[in-house]
Amino acid sequence: MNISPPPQDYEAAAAQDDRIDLRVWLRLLSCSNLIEAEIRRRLRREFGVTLPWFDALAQLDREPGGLTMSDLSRRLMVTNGNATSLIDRLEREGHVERSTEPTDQRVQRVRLTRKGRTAFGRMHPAHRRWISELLADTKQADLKRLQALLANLKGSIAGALEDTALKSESRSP
Amino acid sequence: MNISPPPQDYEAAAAQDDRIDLRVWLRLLSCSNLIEAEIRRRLRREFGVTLPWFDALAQLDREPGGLTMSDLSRRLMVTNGNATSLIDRLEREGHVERSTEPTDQRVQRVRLTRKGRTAFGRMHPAHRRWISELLADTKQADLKRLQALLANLKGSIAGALEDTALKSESRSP
DNA sequence: ACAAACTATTTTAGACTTAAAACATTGATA
DNA sequence: TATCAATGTTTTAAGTCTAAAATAGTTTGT
Repeated sequence: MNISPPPQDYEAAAAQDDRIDLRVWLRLLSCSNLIEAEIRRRLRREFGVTLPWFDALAQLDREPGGLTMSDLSRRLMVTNGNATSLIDRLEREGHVERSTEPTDQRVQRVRLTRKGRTAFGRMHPAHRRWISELLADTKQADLKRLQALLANLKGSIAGALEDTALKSESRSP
Repeated sequence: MNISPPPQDYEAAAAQDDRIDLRVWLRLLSCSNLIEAEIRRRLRREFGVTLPWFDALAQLDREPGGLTMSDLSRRLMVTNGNATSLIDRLEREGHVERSTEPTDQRVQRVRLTRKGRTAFGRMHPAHRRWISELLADTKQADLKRLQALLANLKGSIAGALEDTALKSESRSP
């Protein structure tokens, strides 16, 4: 029947022969995938929406003034083109509306409609509850440590990415 | 020109009002997405392959005897249908080959061809190097802590998933 | 003022992905 | 042994995603 993605490993075989950084990366990926798949499943089952829809609604919900397409795609960490088609669908469903910025005709401002805000309002508490459930077996102290470590990790990665970006930029000055 | 996904946040605005479990989840997701996007970019640029191709080759490379389609999709954490189309493409390129298991005609065993093994052999060291680069700014001690904490986290999540699976199963005994 | 460079968004082509249904084979059981 | 549930894989439909090219509006240097 093949309803859902297999709840399995991915890193197992890497175990012994690999370096610690690789192992950290694979575990990170596993955790992330496990949670994401379950949230996706529940959003569909309980609310009939996809994960990208929920993500977009969530970003827009906390910006009552709306967001430009570029801002939105940056926050969702997807390409502009992807954001365009996603917002197209959400607009068709009446969850969001687009308006051209008067000061700069290039930019499109996207806002939640009343319908979109209401829909998200129903999903939001459930989503929080699900995350809490999934992380419930992890000790508070461990969560605190993870919170701090992941913040640093994120900063380090961002730094490394900037470095490589600068390096490849300086090839043609 | 819009070459790559925007290297940005996703969690920023969640900051203060949310619970620690939500914040851990969002940071986890950010880290995972940042690394994944960069690896995807480099695989395309340096080797002209997609990330799913690399992942599939990697899983097959460490199983000289091959894997069944189900095993493969479990390891890649994707649906069976997804694995089918992925392997179709890899087979068309000559990187893998399928063979029907004699003992059970339903199962398809997938193996790397020589070409596939060679291709992966070129990518593997580069991939390791990239991961090391991206995590280079994080202290070894922190990586060790993350390794342990993420192992626990993964176990906890898996446990929580099993619980909900069992619960929904027991509705119809 | 005008061309060139730049920015914001959309379009396009193709690959990836999920969920559900369909198909095929196996194994158990009446 | 004929049926039927279970298992492994593929197919299908719709949506998601990326990278690159195209479009359209804005700014800058002269």
